Formats: sequence, C-alpha cells, structure tokens
Amino acid sequence: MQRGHHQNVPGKRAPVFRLRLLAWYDAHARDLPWRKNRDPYPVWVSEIMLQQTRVAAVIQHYDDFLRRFPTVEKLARARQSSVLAVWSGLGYYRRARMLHAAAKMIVRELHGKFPQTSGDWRELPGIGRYTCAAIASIACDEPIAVVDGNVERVLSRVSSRRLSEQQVWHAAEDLLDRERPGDFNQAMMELGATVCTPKAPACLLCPVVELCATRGDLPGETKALPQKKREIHYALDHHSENGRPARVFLLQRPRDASLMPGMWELPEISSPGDHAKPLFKVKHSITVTDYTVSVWSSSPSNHTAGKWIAVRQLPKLAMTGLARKILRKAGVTKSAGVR
DNA sequence: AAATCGGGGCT
DNA sequence: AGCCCAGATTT
Repeated sequence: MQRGHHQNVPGKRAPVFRLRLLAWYDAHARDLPWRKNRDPYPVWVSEIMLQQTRVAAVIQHYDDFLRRFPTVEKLARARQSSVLAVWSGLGYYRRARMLHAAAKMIVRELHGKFPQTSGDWRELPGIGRYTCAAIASIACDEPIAVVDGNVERVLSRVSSRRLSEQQVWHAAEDLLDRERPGDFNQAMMELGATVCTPKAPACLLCPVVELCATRGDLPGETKALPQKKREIHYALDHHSENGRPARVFLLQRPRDASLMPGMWELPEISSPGDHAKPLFKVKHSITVTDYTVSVWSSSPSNHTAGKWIAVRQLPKLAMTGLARKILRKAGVTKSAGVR
C-alpha cells in the first residue's frame, strides 16, 4: 500500500495528467514544419535533425533538405557530399551520413517500404532508443514512450526525484497516452521546451502544475563540462569579376579526420604575420571549445594545398558551418536562403 | 561508463 | 561565461 514510491504520477492521477497535457498541447502546440503530416519520411528526417539540436536551428535546414531530397529514393540516390552540403551548419555530420546510409537500406533492402514498428526502425543506422520510439509513435501510432532531455526534466520535477535512466523510461511508459502516443510524446517535449524549462520554469502556465511535486525545483546535480578556449586564424582569399566575388580559395579536411572529415573550410594560418588587423573576428563554438576566429586577407602565394572554388558552387559544397559563416560575413556569399 | 561528435541561443 | 539542447555510436 505504501509501496507507491515507484509511481511518479500516482496511477489514479495519470489520466488527469494525460488529459490536461493533451488539452494544453492541442491549444498551444507550435506550428512546426514537420507537424504538417505524419508521413514517415519527413518525420524521420525531422527526428534525426532534432537530435541534440534546438528546434530553431532545425527549422533553418528542414525545408531546404526536403526540397532537395523530397523522397527517400532521391535521398538514397544522392551523393554523400550533396547530403552534407545541405546539412552544413547543422553539426553532428555523422547524422547526415547515417541518414543517407539508412535511406539506401530502405530503398535497396526494404524495397522503399518504411519500417512499421519501433523495433524495425531501430535496426537502421542513426536510430537509437529515443528516435525509433519517436518516429513509431508519431508516424505509426505505436504506443511507445520517448525520453529525451525535456522528458527527463519534466518527470524528475513532477516526481521530485532524480530518476535513473531505467526509471525515467518506465515512468514515461506508465504515463503515456496510448490513444495518442505521438501527440503525447511531442506534448511532453513541448512542455519541457517551452514551459518546464531548465531555468526559471513558467509554472504559472503549466497545465499539470497541480500534479507536480516540485513546481520548479530540480532535484539532483548538474554536470558541468569544461569549455576550452582557443584562438584560430584563417586566410580568406577570393577573386572578383565585375565587382562580384567569383572564386574563393578553400581546403578540404582529411578524409580520415575525426572531426568533420572531408568537409571544406578556409586554410588555417598559424599566425597573423605582418598584418596589423584582421578583416574581422567571429566567435564560434564546436564540441567543447569556444573559438575566437580571426579572418585575415591573404594572397595566393601563401597557399600550397587547396583549391579555388567558384562562388556559385558554394551552396552545393560540403562546407563546415564556420566556413559558411565566415564567407557570409565577408560578403562572399549572400544570406542563408540561397540554393 | 565515458568519450566523442557541431553549433548556437539564452541566461 | 556557462549551460544545454526532440541522442547515437564508439571505446
């Protein structure tokens, strides 16, 4: 009887939780591009893009990606470099390679038919415990719960306990609305992203505040990763024709580099040399390092390796996000919308 | 279990 | 200047 410790939202209150959460979601769900339908392909693409990536960042790439690769067949037929070019700036480029590999598997091995269960989705590269459940609940209506950073935070606040990974998944499964699993999962994440935020949660706006044990406090510890700082210098060299940028000198990263292998970037220079001032500076953070980037005007004679790339080709080139940012800021390329 | 993989936006 | 995000894979 008093064994109810293991229940996070007590069983009797779980139906109320579902009702209020879904009613809130029906009224407040953000109008996101991947919520236009429940077709497996766009849902799958969105879930891969959303791995460890904020909604706002995904929105900037999602429509471009689907325009370029409207079907799994088109994606499977594409070159990897084309896929990476559209992915450029989104980060975690392994996701793009695995998405591409999975598309080939779906076309060649599954004859273009998408998996219909979370277990079958799980077999594909780039799809782990979270993603297979997210896709299957949304696109296949399979009653399976997801746990991401949002869900974990919501559930630990609601229960006022720090839960092991096993416990979180169990709690999410208990709470799941089995009639509308896809909406329920998205509602949990939406609540975490927009109301039950890491800091300063908006409990006054929360549909389940009355069922919440903490109402804002988060039990347990936070893990702090040390963020290193580095300065780095790049050489920017470009030709102009008719007063417009025509070609730019770029370098391809080694194919076997662990970080962004095979992608194009500006040549790095060890020191600024005699130049008094860089063209400009930008800030950029990758993995655990915050870079202060200085961009220097440079003459061709300094270059040994690398290639002159036509500016018109740049949108189709697998460039690093930093290179894209620099070229945009330098006025070599226009704003992000160019295809 | 821990390390690795991008990048950016908010506090 | 931290923090941390609709995680998966490798070691």
